Amino acid sequence: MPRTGKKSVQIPPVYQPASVEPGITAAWEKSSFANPDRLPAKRGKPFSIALPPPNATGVLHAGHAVMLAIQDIVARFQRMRGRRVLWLPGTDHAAIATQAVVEKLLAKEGTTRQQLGREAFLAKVRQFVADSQGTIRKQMRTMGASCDWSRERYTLDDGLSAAVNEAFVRMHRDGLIYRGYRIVNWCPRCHSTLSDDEVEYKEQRTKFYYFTYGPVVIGTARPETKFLDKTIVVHPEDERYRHLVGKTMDVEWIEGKVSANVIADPVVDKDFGSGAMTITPAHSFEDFELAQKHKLPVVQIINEDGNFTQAAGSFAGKNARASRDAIVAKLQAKGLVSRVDEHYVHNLSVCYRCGTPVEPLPSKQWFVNVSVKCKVLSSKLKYPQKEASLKELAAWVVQSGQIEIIPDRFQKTYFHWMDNLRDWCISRQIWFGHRIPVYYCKREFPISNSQFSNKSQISPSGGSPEGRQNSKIDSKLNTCPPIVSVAKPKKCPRCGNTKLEQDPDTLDTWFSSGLWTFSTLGWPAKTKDLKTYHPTSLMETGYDILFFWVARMIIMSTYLVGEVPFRQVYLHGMVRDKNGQKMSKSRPETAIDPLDMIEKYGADAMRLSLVIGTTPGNDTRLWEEKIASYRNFVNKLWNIARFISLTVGELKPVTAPPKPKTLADRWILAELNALTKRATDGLQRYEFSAVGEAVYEFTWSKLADWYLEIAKVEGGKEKMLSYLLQQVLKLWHPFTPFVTEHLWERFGARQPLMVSPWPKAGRTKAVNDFAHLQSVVTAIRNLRSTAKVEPAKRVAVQVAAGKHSKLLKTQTAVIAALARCSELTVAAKLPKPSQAASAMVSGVTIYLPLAGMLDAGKEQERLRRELDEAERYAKMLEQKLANDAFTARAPQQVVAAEREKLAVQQSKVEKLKEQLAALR
RNA sequence: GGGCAGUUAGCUCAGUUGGUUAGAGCGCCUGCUUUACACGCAGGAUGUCGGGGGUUCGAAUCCCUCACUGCCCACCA
Repeated sequence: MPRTGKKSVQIPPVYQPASVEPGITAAWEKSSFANPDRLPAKRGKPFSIALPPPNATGVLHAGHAVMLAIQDIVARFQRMRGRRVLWLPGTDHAAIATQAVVEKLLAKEGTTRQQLGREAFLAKVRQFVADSQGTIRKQMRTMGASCDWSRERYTLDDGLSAAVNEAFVRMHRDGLIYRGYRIVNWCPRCHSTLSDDEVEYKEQRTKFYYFTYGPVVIGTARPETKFLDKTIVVHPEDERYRHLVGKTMDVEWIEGKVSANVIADPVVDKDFGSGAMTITPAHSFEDFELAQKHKLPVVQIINEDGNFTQAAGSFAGKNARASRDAIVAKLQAKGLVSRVDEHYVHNLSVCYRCGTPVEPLPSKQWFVNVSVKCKVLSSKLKYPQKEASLKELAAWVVQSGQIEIIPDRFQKTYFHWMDNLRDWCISRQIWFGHRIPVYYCKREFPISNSQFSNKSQISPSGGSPEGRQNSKIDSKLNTCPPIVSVAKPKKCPRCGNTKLEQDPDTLDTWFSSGLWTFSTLGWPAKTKDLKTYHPTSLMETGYDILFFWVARMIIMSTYLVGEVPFRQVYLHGMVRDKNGQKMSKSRPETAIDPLDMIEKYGADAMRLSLVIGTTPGNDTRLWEEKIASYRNFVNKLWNIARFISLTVGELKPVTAPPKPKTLADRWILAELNALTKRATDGLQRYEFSAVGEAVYEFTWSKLADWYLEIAKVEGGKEKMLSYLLQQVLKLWHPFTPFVTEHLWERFGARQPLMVSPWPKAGRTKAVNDFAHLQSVVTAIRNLRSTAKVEPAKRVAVQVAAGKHSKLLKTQTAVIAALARCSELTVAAKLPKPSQAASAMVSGVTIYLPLAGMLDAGKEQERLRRELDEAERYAKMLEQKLANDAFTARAPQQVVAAEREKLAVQQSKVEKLKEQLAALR
């Protein structure tokens, strides 16, 4: 194509993302189109996503990267489609995790939070968080995330804290939050309770002991909890023990004789072990329930430090787990060890944050009651009754299709979890977090009906008092009722006392995250944002926090706002290394640091590698070579633009598709239309991988490999090329925002690509002729390759065209150029087969007349292979068509297509036979 | 114990409601300065779609069954 007179454009031949991306980020920030209020078109339906807030102390890892990539694709796509997109970013204070990190830092400095004191410690955490938040913000921008920073929130900022208090007060008012003495999961290292979901199970091989306990044999993996066991439970229908039920007896035990009684309860499995067990009400969830049922005393023998209480007699003060062997030895000496199973495998429960074994112990804590009925706030939820429990309502909105979970198989796990949900322990004994908005008046009144221990409200981390002793005191005293209030009250409404102390505990971090979709929009105030953007359109997050977070948002939103928090949930999988291992800090050698990769290969390549080749809910593997291959693609796109720029000179936006002049033009426009439709439909259905692959295929294998090559031959395609580049940049923009935005600048458009309209698919007929052209070109190339023609030498090709001769005659120039033939003729008169290599494609026979250069033996071999293949295929088709059932039942088009194919193969077989004969 | 995935080319994975001779990327082999790109171009090789059974004219796709891998939930003393 002649380039004289055109303005030459300076574009480096290799795309260098690192030198381009920061400038683009800055330009986006400046234009602030990520803020829906600043969009050029004010109309358009809102579309909102609440960004799952990364931990304020975190650094960007591959999991964040995949989340940002997917959400940004959706946000950019919807924005280009004219929606008013709000993607609201923020960070999570991540109570336990953050406190643990800061405590570790303190340990390095040789101090502890207790030494610092609450306020000084919190100041330190705040400073640490402030530093980290800056890092996360910067890293998110590096990924290209087009979220609205003007609305950024933090779970611990004033507005959100007010929302948390409001939520607590309302739930307490409605009887959904209560304080109770229960067995809780206690982490002795974090010195706090954990919710059921914060406990993980680690398989562990351990010893399992069988002890003689009076008349029965009991089994346990934890002898240290058994000190005060004095109730034997058997099945009511168990003949072996029936005579013992109701009896009391003296039993020799760890610290001497204990008085044990025998009760019957159907929870006991007759066939398991000896069919009898003792119970430890204070340190097992099941035993506690049983104890409540039979009104048995609950005595704590392990305290919050994991040490024995006074109740453990001579072991008091010692670490419980560490004392196990000593206790067994003591029982051994008394001859009470009946058997030890050395290879027992059990699931050790550990803290999900620090891995420390969890101690179940009794404690007075705040809980969310998920089962009690409460008035349904809004008719919007279409709940068939006026009242519902939290879990019923949360299940309902998914059941009734008001929330769609993608992929839908996670619905099942959601329902299962929701159905089996127990009350949620929300108080934590850590300092960092939302302080529970409850105030205590310390004045005490003698009274006698207190049911539970009032232990350790004020200093739970101090030396643990003994529950029983405290509860004896409690039975004689009572305090004023706790005051639950959004703001700190001036005085006790009952006695007027002005000395009020706030509950020292903080709330589970998921309590505040559960409010995220609406607290960030201003709730409880009825703000414009809340009205416009809630319910949010999409929640995109990893399946690992379906329970932790997604379920809790549904609970909180349906109850507090009377709306679903989001219409759709898209769950992505975990990012693993090439070996399928979880990326972790303990294996830095295989972990991929997205920031390193962005620096090396660009954010666009990083994003593509996370999105293409993955499907929702399935884990995805990531390794450097994969990212590099997408870097190659981005560079290809860059060079397509470079070529077009050099060809066209000055790029201008093209509003309407140009009129096609040639076969190739018609073909590429038809392909573009099909692609546009595919991409638009696909992105609406969140088929990121399939869409990415389709656009990739079009860009590289169709546009670059065929159309641009033809453009070099045909010329005069300035409009076509500009148009194609423009549309391709638009289609790619959600996936690769940086390179596309950068290239878009060449068009001199008024608006950035980010807010330019998404392409519309026009209507065009499929262009079948082009496929024939392609196969002829490919066949010639193939012949040249297999006939071992020296490639530098241009050769003459004769195409003996049958029914496509007209088409081929008009395309000889194109075919000749693409196949690199100096001469190409369409003729009926053919050279002798012995002097030419030949091939048949789509009814066209191609001859490469190269008598002198052809390796006759090789050609014969090649023809024979081709003949074999054609015969095999023809035979298969014949059999298929001979089957009456097939011709009768299969759709007509399918049968016709098979017939056609058979005819083609048969003629191919004939011709190949002739050719082979001629060669001999 | 209950549930959910996965098993397709050497590797990582697609494969929409059953319908051309099962695809892509990477890797591999051969050849190439072809003035957009060697982060490239052209050509090539490689698969009993985990095993078995069934439904169907037709199965990677639907059903049953077995095996292995992974995850989630529960956890019995």
